[in-house]
Amino acid sequence: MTTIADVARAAGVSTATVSRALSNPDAVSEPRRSQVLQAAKALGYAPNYAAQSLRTTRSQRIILTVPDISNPFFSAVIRGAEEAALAARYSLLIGDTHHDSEREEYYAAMLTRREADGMVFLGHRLAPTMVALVAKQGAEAPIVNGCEFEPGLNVSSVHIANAVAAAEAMQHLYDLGHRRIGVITGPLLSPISRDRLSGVQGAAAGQRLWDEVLVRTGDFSVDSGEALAHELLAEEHPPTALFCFSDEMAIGAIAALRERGLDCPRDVSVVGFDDIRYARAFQPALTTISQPKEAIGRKAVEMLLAILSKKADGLASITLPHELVVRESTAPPAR
Amino acid sequence: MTTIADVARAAGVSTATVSRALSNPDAVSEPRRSQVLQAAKALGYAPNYAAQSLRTTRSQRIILTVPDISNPFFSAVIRGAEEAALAARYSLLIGDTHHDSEREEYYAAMLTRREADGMVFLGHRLAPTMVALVAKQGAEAPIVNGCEFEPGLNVSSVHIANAVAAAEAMQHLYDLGHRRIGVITGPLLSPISRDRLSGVQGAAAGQRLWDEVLVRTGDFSVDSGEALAHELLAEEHPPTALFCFSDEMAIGAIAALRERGLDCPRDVSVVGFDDIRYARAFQPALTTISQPKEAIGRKAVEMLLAILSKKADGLASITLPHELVVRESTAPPAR
DNA sequence: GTGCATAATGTAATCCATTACAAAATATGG
DNA sequence: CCATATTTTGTAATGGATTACATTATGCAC
Repeated sequence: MTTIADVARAAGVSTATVSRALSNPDAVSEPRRSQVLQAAKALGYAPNYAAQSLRTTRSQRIILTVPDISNPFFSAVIRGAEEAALAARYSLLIGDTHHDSEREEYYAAMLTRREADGMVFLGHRLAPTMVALVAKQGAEAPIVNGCEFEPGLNVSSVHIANAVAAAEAMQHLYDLGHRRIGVITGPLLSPISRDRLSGVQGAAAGQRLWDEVLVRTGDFSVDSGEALAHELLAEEHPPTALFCFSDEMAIGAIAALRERGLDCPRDVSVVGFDDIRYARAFQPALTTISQPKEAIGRKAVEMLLAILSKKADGLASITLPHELVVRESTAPPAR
Repeated sequence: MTTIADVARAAGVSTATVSRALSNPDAVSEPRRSQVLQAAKALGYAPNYAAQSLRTTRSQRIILTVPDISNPFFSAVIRGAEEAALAARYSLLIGDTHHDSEREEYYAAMLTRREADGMVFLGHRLAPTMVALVAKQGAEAPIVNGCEFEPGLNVSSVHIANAVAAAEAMQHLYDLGHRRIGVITGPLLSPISRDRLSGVQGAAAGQRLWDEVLVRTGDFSVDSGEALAHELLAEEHPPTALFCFSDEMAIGAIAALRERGLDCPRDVSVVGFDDIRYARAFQPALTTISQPKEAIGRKAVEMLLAILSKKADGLASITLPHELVVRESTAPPAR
């Protein structure tokens, strides 16, 4: 491996000059600079990352954990995050936690070892190591929460107004004439589901129809959407519309309808959440709440970078705009 | 930050003993070891990654580049890769290249800076830096190609038998009674598409029906599938079946059918490729070639680890099994 | 108890780039 | 041309762990 010393020797200057020519060109006179650059190129020199990182105590790396990387919702967020990281010359370490707290802790420990300068997590809880960090450093802790917002965690976050969005979805169904609505939530541990459920309650109560709402708790997966839709449709008075807290569950729910010989939207309307890549192409195209996925990722990283460069003041909780996208999976109730 | 010296002081031993107690426990007597471990825990010590990496010249990191992280096909491969990496105490740096060669080079340069020990790339070409590495180190170059297989690159690879798989898909359509078949490929720059096209040609020629095959070149995206399906269906003698080289294009093609008032599979059958997560739930459920996505990721990383530990001998090109999954999107031709 | 093999521990060099501080070179003003 | 300010360059300490080699302790045989 060629080192900075080799370059210095070849260019006939000191290692300090080489270092400066490379990372702080203004501090070096023109003739030297080109001497050095030429020698560096000739030798194929590239700075050793570990040495650089050791000396500067910065890793130029951000760790991003997601509960499930193969969910296109999360991968869109990742895209935005990578964008923002790259623009600031950081690179992104991605950790798939599989919703598993041990893995969450595993990735969090990377902060302690200084493998990364900060962390963006898409989830609803902090691993022990992160709790300790937050306790010690408060708002300076280099941790940002994406998608969810749990005030008790004491970290900055970026998300949409989940309650409002959910209320809008319900209102859309009420406007179409639906009265009895089945709601399939995500795990109620996560604020994302609780907030959306609050929105559902608000909208339903506003219509004096809360007792016509049937709630089931799913886990965001296609399978749970399918199973719980079956349950709801088997009720004595089945709902004429379903609101699912993820597009994946909506897809599962529509599959359940099909299995029961029902048509969406003719017999039952379905609203999803997230507006994943396939929502548009799905048959029927999904009516859903569109989240600004890339923007969430981008913003989360930008907030983290602000914390890292001491430009952030205090905790911030940013709400990005969502949008109800009406497509084919909703229609007025039959008859 | 607590360092190894702090722990040494607290435990009343030398730094060497601390290091050994932590990373090579057998080299230290029992009493010392627990002394050290206790001190380390009490001080909340965690080894500094950069220092460790600098000294050992190993980063314990693998970089994996994908052309599009939000494609669930690739994210499934990523999952498998992360699995295998984690099991070997490596972590995965993921780079989304957006099919862009500058980004490919950007990530490849990380190898030069020793930010990663090796690289798995899901793509069909090598960035200049990687070409240089392969030229210098030959089969020892820590680079593995996943999904594709381009012998000219001189790197090991893991993939399925693309030509065979494509031929099977065609044969399935012939067996159903189709004669005139539209094929929507991916970019022909990539061997993955060329191999599949060869398989198509083989199967068609075997039936003496090659002149009934209509080929269009897409780019694996939903949109290109949709646009090219429209083109094919507007032909004077439109095909009765379409074979798309990705599920995304198949989804696009089915959307095109719908737009033209045609039903899949009643009017036109469609076969996809990859068996992504949504292929099953899609309406109609896609007939497709299932690739062992996680296994490809896992195997690619394992091969890379073998190269890194000098256990690999020469280049290897591993073929994993695929499977034609027949679902609802294919049926005998109308009439 | 002595002598030798083996195990346990310590000392200090090392990995490579950055940067505080010192020294040298150049510019500026009179 | 001298004195001082400014720019450029160099020397050497530094970051934190690992490990070759040297040293000390322990075990075992006689």
